[in-house]
Amino acid sequence: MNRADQDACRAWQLLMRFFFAQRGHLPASGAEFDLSPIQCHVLHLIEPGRPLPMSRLADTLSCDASNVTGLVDRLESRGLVRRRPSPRDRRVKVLHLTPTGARLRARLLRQMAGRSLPLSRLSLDQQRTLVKILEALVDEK
Amino acid sequence: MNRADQDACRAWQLLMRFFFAQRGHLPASGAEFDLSPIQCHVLHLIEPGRPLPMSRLADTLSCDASNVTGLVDRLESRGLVRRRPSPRDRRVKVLHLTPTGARLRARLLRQMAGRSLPLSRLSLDQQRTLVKILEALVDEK
DNA sequence: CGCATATAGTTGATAAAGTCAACTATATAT
DNA sequence: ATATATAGTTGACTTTATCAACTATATGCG
Repeated sequence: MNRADQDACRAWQLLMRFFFAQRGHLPASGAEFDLSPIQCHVLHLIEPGRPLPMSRLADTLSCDASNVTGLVDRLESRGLVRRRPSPRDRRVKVLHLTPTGARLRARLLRQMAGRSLPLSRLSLDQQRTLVKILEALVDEK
Repeated sequence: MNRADQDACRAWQLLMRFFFAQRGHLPASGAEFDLSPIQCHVLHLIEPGRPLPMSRLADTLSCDASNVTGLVDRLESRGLVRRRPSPRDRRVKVLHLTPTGARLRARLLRQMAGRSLPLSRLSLDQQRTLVKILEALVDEK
């Protein structure tokens, strides 16, 4: 394995580690609202005023559409999200936040940005660099 | 929310996005061996010749010990990992890779470093910077 | 037009991942 | 010696995830 491969490998392991480490901090934030890590993420992905088709969500989560049905079922039954048929294409249903959902999302974002997050260990410069690199990574072509 | 918080927030969202996007690429690597993303990660965490106590694993994964029991059960039943009682403390069981497990782990690492990984989109410099930043993040005190 | 094919989402079956409470066995501390 | 803490398992249960089959709507083409 050459040097570049080693870096890629290491980066991947660190990302996984970070992801799982982060879950340890959720009790202090997400679990306060009784949200699982994935539910937090879904809520994060639905921006207020920017309804999201379910198929897009399945795409972003890299999972089966039927899984999204279940995720949305639970969020909807808790009054955080609503399905609405798209006027353009009657097959698709778009998700939008309820007022409660939007409020909860805002609180969640505030908490995640707060000191409980190890991201705060980084300097401002590092945070900005990280954002730039990640943007390159997740850039959907 | 101030500027620093926004960066932290954005970084967090991007990390989550990246994590899920990455799972979309696993069929090309992990699933070939019929391993779930978490199983891949566990295998990644057990380095050959460096047995890992189960409690350490639960710690790293930020999950309940009983969950680790199940994870290890499945890996052990596939002959990739074995439990061995620690001679020092008879309560703890340490995990070590079987030869098969070690071989599979090596193949896995090779694949993950390969071109299927969007990490290869980054320049060498960016990859190294990413690694440094992530190391600061997951640095366990 | 009408037919074929593709896409969006749901349902049902099933497995894996995850939590919690209760339990066993071993360590440690006073 | 007794109390307390830690490591791991078990059982009950929920959530996450996949797959196959199905419904409904779009789209492409002769």
